[in-house]
Amino acid sequence: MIDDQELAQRLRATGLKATRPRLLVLEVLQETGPHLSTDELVEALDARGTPLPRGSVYNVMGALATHGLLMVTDIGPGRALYELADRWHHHFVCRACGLIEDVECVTGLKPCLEPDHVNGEVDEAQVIFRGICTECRATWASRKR
Amino acid sequence: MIDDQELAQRLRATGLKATRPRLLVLEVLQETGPHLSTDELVEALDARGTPLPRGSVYNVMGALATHGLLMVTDIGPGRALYELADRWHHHFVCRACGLIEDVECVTGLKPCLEPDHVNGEVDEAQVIFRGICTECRATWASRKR
DNA sequence: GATGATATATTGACATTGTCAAAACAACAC
DNA sequence: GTGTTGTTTTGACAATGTCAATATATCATC
Repeated sequence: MIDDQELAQRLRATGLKATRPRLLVLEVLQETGPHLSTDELVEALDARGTPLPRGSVYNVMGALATHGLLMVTDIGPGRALYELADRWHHHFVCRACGLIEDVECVTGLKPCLEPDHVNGEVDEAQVIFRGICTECRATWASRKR
Repeated sequence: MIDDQELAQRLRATGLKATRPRLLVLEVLQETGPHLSTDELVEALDARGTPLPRGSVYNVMGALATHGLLMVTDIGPGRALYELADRWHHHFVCRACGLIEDVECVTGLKPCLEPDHVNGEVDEAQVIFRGICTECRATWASRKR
């Protein structure tokens, strides 16, 4: 758990001012865990007694993400999910229930994969593993009997 | 270019009825190319003289995607993009201009990658390569001089 | 070719998610 | 403290997607 002072320093290190809304968002992400949508974060802030307006949270998330403090959880189209950018990793998504699970990156480096021929310079390769989680598979199996 | 008869057969092969809206959507995807959003498809249908209501197109895209005739272009959060599910491949996305480029899959198989430990069964690994395309890099470079 | 069961399309209202401009405010350097 | 500048707030709005109820078309069967 990183304290506010440390969080503030990280913000300043990227050229961002250490404002109250930004610290609050970072705190909640630490407390609540990964893969939060912006509106889930708004609710978490409410429940916590430190509410912020929706627009501000969108604003903050955008700033933190473009400055590398947050990473966007790539799981396909739909709303954006965020998590603290601690270590580089990928995601497993269950097609049935939507479960999201972190998958360690073998190399831990960015980019961990290099494509053959691309019309540009790649700095990141994000992998989405899709399938059926163990729980859903069990449910399916029992249903078929 | 696949003709209607063949498209109709492909639809029936997956258990779907070969309806006019579905054939129209598949035709447009062939004519217009990959990575179309639902609303872009609606516009394309209008421009083509074969309009369909927006709701129907959402409906059709969903059905075609869940039955494997379309694949969703994974490029992160936001609106869903679709393309014909011909060959399995990945995508390169330019951070600056949003360009999307197909990247051939080395194996061509699903799944082409296997994660170490996952709480489920993986049937697909989709990779998103992010970076800066050659055009944007050139613009940047010239701007800095 | 007609008919009927069933899947599908259509319609319109609505929910969700994200964006933006302008005014109010707070962080930080001095 | 004070001022500059980046940031937050506010509220209106745009874009994208969903849903239930009704109308319609498809296709198997006769």
